[in-house]
Amino acid sequence: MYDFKKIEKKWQKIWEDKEVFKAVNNSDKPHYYILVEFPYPSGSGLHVGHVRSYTAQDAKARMKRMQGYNVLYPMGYDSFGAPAEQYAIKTHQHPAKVVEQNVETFSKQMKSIGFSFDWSRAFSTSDPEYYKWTQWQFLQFYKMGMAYKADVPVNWCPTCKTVLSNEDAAGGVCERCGSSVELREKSQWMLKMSDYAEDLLNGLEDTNFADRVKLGQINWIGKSTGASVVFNIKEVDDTLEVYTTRPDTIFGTTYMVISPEHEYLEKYKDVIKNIKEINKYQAEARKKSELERTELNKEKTGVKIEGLTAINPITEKEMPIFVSDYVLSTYGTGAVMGVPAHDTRDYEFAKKFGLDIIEVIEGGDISKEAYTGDGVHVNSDFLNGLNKEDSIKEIIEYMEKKKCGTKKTNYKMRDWIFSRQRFWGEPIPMIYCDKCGWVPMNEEDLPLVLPDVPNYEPTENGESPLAAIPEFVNCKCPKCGADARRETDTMPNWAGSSWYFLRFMDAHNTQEFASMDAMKYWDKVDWYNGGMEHTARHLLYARFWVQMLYKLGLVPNKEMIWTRVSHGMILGSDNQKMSKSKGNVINPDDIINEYGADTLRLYEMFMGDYQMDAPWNIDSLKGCKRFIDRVIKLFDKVNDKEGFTKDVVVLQNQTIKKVQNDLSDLGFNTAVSTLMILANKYDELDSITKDDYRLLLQLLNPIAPHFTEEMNEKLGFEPLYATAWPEYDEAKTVENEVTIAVQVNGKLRATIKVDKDIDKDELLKIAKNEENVQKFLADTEIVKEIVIPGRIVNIVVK
RNA sequence: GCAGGUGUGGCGAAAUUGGCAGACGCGCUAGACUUAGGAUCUAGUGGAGUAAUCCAUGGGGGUUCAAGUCCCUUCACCUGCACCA
Repeated sequence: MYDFKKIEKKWQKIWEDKEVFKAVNNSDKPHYYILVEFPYPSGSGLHVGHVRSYTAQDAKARMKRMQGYNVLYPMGYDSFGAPAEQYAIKTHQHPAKVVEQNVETFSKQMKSIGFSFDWSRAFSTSDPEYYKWTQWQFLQFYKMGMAYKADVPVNWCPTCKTVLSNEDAAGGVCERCGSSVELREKSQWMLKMSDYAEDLLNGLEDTNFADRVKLGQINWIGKSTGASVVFNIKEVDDTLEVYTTRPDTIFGTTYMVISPEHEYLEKYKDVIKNIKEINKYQAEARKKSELERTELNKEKTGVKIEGLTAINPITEKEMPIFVSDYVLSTYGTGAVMGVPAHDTRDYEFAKKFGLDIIEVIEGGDISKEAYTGDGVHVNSDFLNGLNKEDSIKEIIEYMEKKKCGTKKTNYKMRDWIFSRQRFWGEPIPMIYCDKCGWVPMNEEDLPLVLPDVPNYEPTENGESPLAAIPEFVNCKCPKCGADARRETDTMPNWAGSSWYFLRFMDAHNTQEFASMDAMKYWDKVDWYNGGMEHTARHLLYARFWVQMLYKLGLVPNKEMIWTRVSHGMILGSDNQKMSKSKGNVINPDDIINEYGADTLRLYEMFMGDYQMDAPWNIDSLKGCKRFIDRVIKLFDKVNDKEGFTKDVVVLQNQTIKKVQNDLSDLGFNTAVSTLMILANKYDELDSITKDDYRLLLQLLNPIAPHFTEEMNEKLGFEPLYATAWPEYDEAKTVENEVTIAVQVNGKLRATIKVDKDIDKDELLKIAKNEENVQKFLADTEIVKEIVIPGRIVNIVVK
């Protein structure tokens, strides 16, 4: 009788004691770096979703090791962030304490599943030894001019009392608490990510990311090309600059719009006759949250600016200027030219305000809607007769000659707002001195650690909790020695996770964040697995971070991640996302207790396509347990013959090939079913040899490592972890006798067994002789005969 | 609205990339063994039909000797982004 709890503990101890999974820097073996996204150590413990991706990559890591690779498969914790802070506030503990407890739980859970992580490299992003380097890197970015402070309208969550990045406030809703987000002006640390838009785009060529991942990055960066066009203003000696992707439609411009935040409203408040009305509109727009602005996008609002008139630089025509919140202050120049005939939003606005609509491209019906397609230009002077592409080229050339416009590229991606008014994050190592302004901390004073204080609740005015701690705030200016104040904002959660994969390459380095030698040895993350939800922003932040380090000469490659893959979610048995409120959460501990870690691992690999969502099914899990029990029972069939059983050699070679390919390429479910087929075959035999049995154990070991080691030991072999992965012989993956389908007019009429090397004519002859085929050939005329050796015979008749 | 994805038995899913649709597993049905079974074993299991055979991969059309797979069109659902000029 086998006791899985005892056996699993036994092997986990052996692996740990013998440091079987330790990665060695500078080994002679070929290196392979497999990375899984490290978890946020929440209070609810490990999720079955973690188990899915960690098991999958674990299987790959285990196979790669047996294939002779020096595999780096590390684990750590992304431990800064609001949930730990909030939980700590609620339970009156220090967040560090909370993190420590949760990390312990997570580690224990992961060890009980038998993941082959190199635990010696583990760390948490909230360890001072780690965040020292996050801070150090920030200082380098500051010194190279990539970090700056700016007053920006930021997304403000009234509930969390904190500023959110555009990403965290997607859709105008706070990602954490779901509150509606407001806009507020705040002085924030920013990273000049927009400087790297083009590099981040081009860098994708140096990666092997899946297409859907690349596309996510491309969309996020949001490159567009067009023109910047300058309009004169009639009443004042000034110009209004707009950005447009359709300069070819300039003859159809009938009005201009600027955003409520546009500087001209302040600058020309004395010229604007209806400034009161406009100020009122501005105030309303500010009050509207992002959410309302988007939700109410059907109805356009705005005010005509009395006293300012724009002049079309091409036609010299005068036209009104409006202020409207459908124009964003943060994109382009915060001003647009209104071409209602050929832009949907302009069309709506023009209809509402009764503005002229001039068609300049043929092809649509502008009495009904704006026509945004391509076509022949009309009413456009020298552009008449040209299509979109040609007229864009033509008009830009013309504008450049007339000096009223120029070719321009824009990106949706904005600079990264890097400040959080939170306690539980890396303190930003900057000091404000009344004389010297912002001064970076001396590097030798790092880490700047979080103070050990009992209170760190957010302040009412939105300042960081650190601002209320004088011991932290007050300091001396590193430059002049005068009394100075520390920055009290902390870094966002994304900071620590933007470079953790570099630290894993050299986790104990006290002199550098990671040595160049170590990073050169590992070269890149070969294989990075994570959630679909992180393929856009986390990946982009990490790539940006690395590219800055590269510019500083601190990493060997501009892209440090080669392949990125993502996994599907595990849903509850009700096909809904698992959540406490729905009561459909599965705790991996319960499964391990009742069925064992091997069963849990096997089931999660077998449950479906790894890249797709899959619902939890307890019966299916039991089926996997049954399979393991059956493999254990096969032990009783082992005879004392040498070598492999002749009847199963082909199947064995096929199985090795299939499992090997599947584990390399996310085909975990089919790897398992292939192994089930082999086990079923063994079951049919009266007896099997030790080698037969051992092969099955070896192939199954990466997915279910505990019991396979145990059974292998019972056979008297050396441990599987110390054994080379079996090799298959391509020539032996095909049976001598193959089954061929015979069709008449594409319909199956017979199957025949023939020698695999049979020649075409012979094959056709045998096919035609089949009784049932004869029946369908009778009284017909053969039109065509298709013979594909090894596959199919199809006879077409009339 | 835009982008991406998915749609195959009662369920999770396979399908060598254009070549026998439903591998493997769950569930179900019948039987065996058992004091008992929610344990185990054996057989069956897409639908219709006694059968030969016919029908079947969201719907419709097409290409091809051959389509789940390629093309066109349409519907449904999921995930991002969302007034980005």
